[in-house]
Formats: sequence, structure tokens, C-alpha cells
Amino acid sequence: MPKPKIEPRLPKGMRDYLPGTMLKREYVFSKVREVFHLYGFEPLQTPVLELHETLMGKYGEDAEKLIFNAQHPGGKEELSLRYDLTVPLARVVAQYPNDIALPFKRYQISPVWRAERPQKGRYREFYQCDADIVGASGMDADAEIVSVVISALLRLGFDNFTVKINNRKLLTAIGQYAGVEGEPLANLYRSIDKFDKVGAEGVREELITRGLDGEVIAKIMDLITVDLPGIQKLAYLEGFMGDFPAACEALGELRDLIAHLQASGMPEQYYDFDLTMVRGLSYYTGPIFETVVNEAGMGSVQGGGRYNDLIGLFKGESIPTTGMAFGIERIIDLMDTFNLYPPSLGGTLTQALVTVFSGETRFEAERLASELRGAEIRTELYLQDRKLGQQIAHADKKGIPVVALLGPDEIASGQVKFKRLRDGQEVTASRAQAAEVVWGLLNT
RNA sequence: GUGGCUAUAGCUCAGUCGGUUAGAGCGUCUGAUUGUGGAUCAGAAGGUCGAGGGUUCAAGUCCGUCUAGCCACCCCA
Repeated sequence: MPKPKIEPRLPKGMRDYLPGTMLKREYVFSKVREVFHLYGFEPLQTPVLELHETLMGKYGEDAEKLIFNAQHPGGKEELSLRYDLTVPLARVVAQYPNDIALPFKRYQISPVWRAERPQKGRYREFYQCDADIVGASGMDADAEIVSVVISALLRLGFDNFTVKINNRKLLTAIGQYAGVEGEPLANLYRSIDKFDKVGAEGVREELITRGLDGEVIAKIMDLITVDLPGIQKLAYLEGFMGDFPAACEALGELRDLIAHLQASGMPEQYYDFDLTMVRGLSYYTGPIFETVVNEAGMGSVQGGGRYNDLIGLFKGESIPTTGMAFGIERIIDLMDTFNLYPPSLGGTLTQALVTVFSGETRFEAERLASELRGAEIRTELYLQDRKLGQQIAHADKKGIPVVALLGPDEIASGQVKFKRLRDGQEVTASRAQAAEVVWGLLNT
């Protein structure tokens, strides 16, 4: 073989997922998918590449610099790798009006690409896991989104998390109440958004630096940091801002949302209002959600909310939409942190390794492997002529729980010996009972 | 885009004030054990010290350049 001249390495910010990792990732994906299906969300898949023009003008100037372009020699179309899953959804909704019945509930778990500088937990290729309801304007839809979040996290094994709920309209109303609008209001959001990281004092200092009046800051901080349980928080705000139509509308929506959540039976310990939660920028128009896993020492694992003006972009109209995205990469990290994978999820799917004693017994070993596979046992046949010890070591290293030993003695007597590596237990059985014995070793 | 840190064996890292032949743990391979993995013991392989310059009698070690990686900021998942 020629010596490889090229150092094997990955593009910046991209990863390989080796089999042991893939088993874990697919476990998480499958649990989340189960919950989506339970709520009537159905899968959508769109191409990795979109026309460049489809993506332009949707994310803002700064974000557009992070879009990967994908040209080939002589290509006539300007193509780009998708930047998220929401714009493709908007395109699909506009493109297939006859095939899509509203409300349209779809989910998509797919990679997206951003040419950012990689960092801890941030990659240039990463999976997004979105579920959205297109064409439903009521708070029952938003409540359903929150329910999906809670159900999925519970199913994965998390039990100490909080879905933080706020309303974009309420933040706007607070700005009005304090006398801040336009560009300063956007900066105000950005500062408040850092609440988790820098605390109340940090936010206060940043607002001072941004040149806001001390009195204004005091009014805002008083409102957003009020520490009252659930609904009482809303009543407190109403006392100050009851005269502002935007505030009334926002508070009404949140009351409505909670009523639907209660009806759906979601335990109240898993959600709460957090008036300091802002959700990045721009396109949200109503309730917003963000979930933190407590004691995780990490940012949010889920974000979402209502965005009524984005999905209709390609149709030139407003289509009420609410949805959410799991920070699925972070969730996968936390699954390890909190040890939430089931023990049955070992490093391999393979359940049995059939060892091969010698060249003469290989045909018989193949027959045995075939019999085990016929009984739905995931079976690897050892494919090299090596010493028995090395074959067993191979099973041990991969985490295969059972090995079959088929030497001349066993073949002569029509039997096969199985060994369970976990505890070294050996069982000899007739070939007719072989599969049954393996299932016994696997399940006890 | 801005700033900081790092680069030595497959992996994680040590290497003193610049001084002879470059070190450990883990992993890999061989054997102890020709029908049995892990544990133990004995041994072996494995290095352009990121690249290319400079200072010096002498550079893994000091200086600047480049490259790559990591971290923080901006922003985001």
C-alpha cells in the first residue's frame, strides 16, 4: 500500500460520529421523535442545499456572512448550505399550498451549517431539532409546543428543568412604560438577555453604560425582577401597566397560555414566567420559551416562541406560527453528564460473536451465525483466522455481551458453548436450543 | 471580526537556569497461557519536539513569522 501523503483531518468545526457516539445520538433523536409523533407532528425533509436567493435577506447582514456557499465548476445556480430549518419550512409552506393542510405540524432533525468560529459546544456543522405549528394563532398551539418540550425532556430522563415563559409584546410594553423605543429598545433587550450570565447588578451597570436614565432603569429592573409565583407575577405587572394596550394583550395571552397548559395536565413544576428572558433578536411576535436544565451549568437546551411574520415571507402574507427548537447537541452532552442513557445502550448493537476455532470449523461457525440471526440475535462472525483469545478480546473490547465457542468437541456432539463476558458464565447447549440460551444470557 | 493561551509518542501530559543518547501513564504489539477476554508479570515497537527562520559554542527550552487547535468577547444552537 502506498504511504498516505495527506494528513487525515476534518474541516474546521466539523466532527465525525463514531459508532459508539452514533448509538447515543440516535437514542436521543428517537426519544424526541416519539414525542413529536405522539403530538401529531410529522417529518419533513428538505435539501441540504438551497438556492442562494432563498436564504438571502432572511437572517440579517451579519448572519449572512456566515452562510456557506456551495458552487461546482460550471454550475449555473447559486447554491448555499442551509443555515437553519425555519427558512426552508417557510419556502415549503409557500411552495405546496395544495399538499399542505393548515395547521401544518412538522418536525425536522437535520444538520445545518454556519461558518462561525468554532468554540466549546459550537460547531460549523450541527443538528437542529425543530417542531413548529404553522397556521394556528391561538394560545392552545403555544401551550402544545410547551407540552412537547416538557414531555420530551421527561422521556429522556431529565426531571429538574424549567421552561421559562415570557412574551415579546410584554417586553415591548415594558419599554414603552419606561419610555424606551426603537434602537435603544433593541439594546435594552440585549442587555436584559444577559441576566443569567451577569445578574441584576450586571444588567443595571450595562444599562447605565448604554446611557439610559437612572430612573428609567429602576422602573424596568423593578418590573422584570419581581419575585412572585406564577400568575401573581402577571397581576403585579398589570397593576403598573394596565393602561398600556400592548401590556394587556401580552398578559392576556400568557394567562390564556397557562390555562391551556393546566388543561393539558403538564406539571407546574416544569414551567414558570421569567420576565428577564428575551430570546435573541428580531422575529418573535408573541410568547417566547426557553428551557434550562437546572444544575447543568450550561445555557438553554431549548428555545422557541411565536413568530407570525416569518413563515409567510415567501407568500407575502402573515401566517401565524409557533414552534421550538431543541439544542439537541447540548442535550446530548447533558445525557452523559447526568448518566441518562439506559444501560442496555452499550458500545455496540451486536449481541453475540461467533468465534472460529480453525479453518476447518469455519463453515460450521457460519451455519451457527446464520441460525442465531434467524432467531433475531444480532450476530457477528469473526472474520479472520486468529487465536481464540484474540477473538474473545475483540468481543470484550467492543462490548459484545456473549461469545459462541464452537470447537471440534462441540461440533462432534452437535452442541455449542456460550460464554457471557460480563461474569464469565458458560453454558453448553444443543444447537436446537442455542438461540434460546443466548436470549437467556442476554436477559438475565 | 477582536483579544488571550497552547502545540513534545496513537492519546493525556512531564521535560528544572539553554548543556551529553527525549521521559511517564494509558493504549498498541509479543510472551508467560497451542480451547477462553478483563487482572498480574516480563518484554517490544512507536518521536522531523507543529512549520520554516533567527540568536548562541550549544535550542524541545530564548526571539519574531506562519499554520493549526483551544478559550473568551461579538453573536448564536
